Amino acid sequence: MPLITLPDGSTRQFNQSVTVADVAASIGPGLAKAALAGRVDGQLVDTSFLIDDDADLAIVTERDDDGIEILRHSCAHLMAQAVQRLFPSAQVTIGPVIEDGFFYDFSFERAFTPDDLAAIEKAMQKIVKENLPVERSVLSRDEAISLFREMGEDYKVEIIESIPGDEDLSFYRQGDFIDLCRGPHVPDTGKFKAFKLTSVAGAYWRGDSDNEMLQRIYGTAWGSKQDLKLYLQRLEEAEKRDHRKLGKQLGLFHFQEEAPGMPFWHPDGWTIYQVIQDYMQSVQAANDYKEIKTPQLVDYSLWEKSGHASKFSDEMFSVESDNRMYAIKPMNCPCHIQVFNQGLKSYRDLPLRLAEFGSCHRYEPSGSMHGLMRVRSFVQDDGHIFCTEGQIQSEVADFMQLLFAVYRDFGFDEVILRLSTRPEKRVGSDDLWDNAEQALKDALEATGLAWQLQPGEGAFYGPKIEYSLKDCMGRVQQCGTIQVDFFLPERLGASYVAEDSSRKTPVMLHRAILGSFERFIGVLIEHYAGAMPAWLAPQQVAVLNITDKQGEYCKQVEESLKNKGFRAISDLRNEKIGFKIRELTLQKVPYLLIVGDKEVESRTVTVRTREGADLGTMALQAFCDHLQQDVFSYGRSEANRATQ
RNA sequence: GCUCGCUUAGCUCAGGCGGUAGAGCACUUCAUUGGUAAUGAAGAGGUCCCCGGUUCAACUCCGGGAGUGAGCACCA
Repeated sequence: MPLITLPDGSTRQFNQSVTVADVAASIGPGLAKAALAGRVDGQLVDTSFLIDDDADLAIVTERDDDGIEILRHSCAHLMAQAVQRLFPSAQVTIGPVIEDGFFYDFSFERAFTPDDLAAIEKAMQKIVKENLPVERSVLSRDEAISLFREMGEDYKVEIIESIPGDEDLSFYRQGDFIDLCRGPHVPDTGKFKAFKLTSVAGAYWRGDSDNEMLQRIYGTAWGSKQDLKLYLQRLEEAEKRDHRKLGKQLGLFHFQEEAPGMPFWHPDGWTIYQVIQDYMQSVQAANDYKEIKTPQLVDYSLWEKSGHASKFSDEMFSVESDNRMYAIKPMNCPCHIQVFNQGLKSYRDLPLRLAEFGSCHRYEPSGSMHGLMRVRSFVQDDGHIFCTEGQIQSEVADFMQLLFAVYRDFGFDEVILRLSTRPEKRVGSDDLWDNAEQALKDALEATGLAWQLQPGEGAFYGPKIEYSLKDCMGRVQQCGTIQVDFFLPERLGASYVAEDSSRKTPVMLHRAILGSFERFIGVLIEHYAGAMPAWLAPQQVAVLNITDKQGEYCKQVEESLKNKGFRAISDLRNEKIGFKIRELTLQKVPYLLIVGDKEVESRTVTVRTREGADLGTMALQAFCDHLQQDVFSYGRSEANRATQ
């Protein structure tokens, strides 16, 4: 005699055990039709789930985030069924839900083509029309293994065999298709209203590049056609923000075949780059970092000593000259230790913070390169803090303060924080790791922000925190990092004289805020859709004349702006004012100063922003004050402007 | 590095049974001096990514390579 309590607090009494579907039907036919699953005492279940006792129940529909997830998961099954109908020899493997969609990996003798995708989508629609019931069943491991072995599904057999214990396993059948799955799933294949297969790609079995490559089909599914449309529009919008596209349109940089993965910076792109570097230089100086510069080419023997040669030689560029082998430096830390090692250091010198805008080259695998986000030549805002073990905590905490302040200036209020802890293969005692990991954890906790733990993902020489931002496609881009290193200083012979006059090895903290300038600028371009805030904009002001008559005055205004330290250009071309406004707006120049006879006569300028706002006619000085204020506010969001 | 796709004018892209190609914008010239997102006209512009092969003939077909895109793997 279960008493069912619904989310609104109302209750329903039943004389016998009921399914989720029964309860939904008792509430109304509309809900019965919309029900995708149920949440019984917080647990997601199929609509066929039988409730014996009193319980809290929520009917899950497509309006529910969980409902959408279930829909997507079931859509992966729908696709697998369609694939096997069209290509009976294709074997199924796994098909999980991902952000905004799902994928399924198949083993098949050839790759799927875009035409196949269209055919599969059609077959999926047919199965939707067939409105097949989706039925859950439970099999023992042995039964399951023999069933899938009979079906020739070798991968499924391998998956089932790898599930530990001898627990029973749940299966879902819809018509001629059955799949191992935890569920829950939609009650029938008639529930799909809006889905689309988006792409095919290879993917390694079990994510291991030593394994064979499977065929992965990506799809997306939504509760309504409207939602699907909105999603596809969102993708289109994101494409417009792509830094590679904007970089070309705005003339910031280019790539060419002769230098794969190595950007050529153009004047406007380089302006942004330099403004950022100037900013970082002053920020770091204010935080007691000492800037240094170390060589590009360093004899291979140093990389052998540091241990990089044995681990990363495939990814290092090298140069032979005078019968010596040099590596083009892939990182700066060994060189920074060389600087530390010059002269005897005392504990009084610690912490010693060395910083370098270090130009590095790495032979990244060809398939991993991606615009400015992953390149083969880049500059890091690199820094190494030499300190004692006891100083780790405060150094990390200070660093994070600095990092957040910098990110706020660049307009990023949301940062993804991840702590990577000790991997299996590592150096150093467990005590050492305990302390270092604790110091990083404490620093993270002190921020009051959410952070993720990545157990075992730390470097072999120490744990690390990574600070990531999202690009326009939602891809997470790691920018900043701080890593504890117990290994390299000792390996390269760094030491200091302690209070008891013994020689000790310093701990080294590798740290970067922006990470690589290249990637950071890529993220910035996408974040601002190319419309850089005034402090970063390559050109802050353009002065436009209406006719040739005002040319001279425009030049004076331009000069005057430049003398005040602003980046200004004038556009005196023999074109209509509308044309020039359009062009410079598309070039995303923040301020346009329009000058006609009126302005020359009254010695003023008329100000238009790139957003199209008319700020009116004013004296040049008044405009300079406005611009100065804009520049001083950096890219801070409104909330952060007042407080800084 | 792996799978699949793509590569045609400065840019964005069409195109063709195998007979060496086209648009829009940009560029140059001329006219126009016009007050807030495109003034008009004319002109110039191509190793159809590279190297081989098939063919009377290859930008087009075949093989190899490079770059690039999506994804996978990698990321000190």
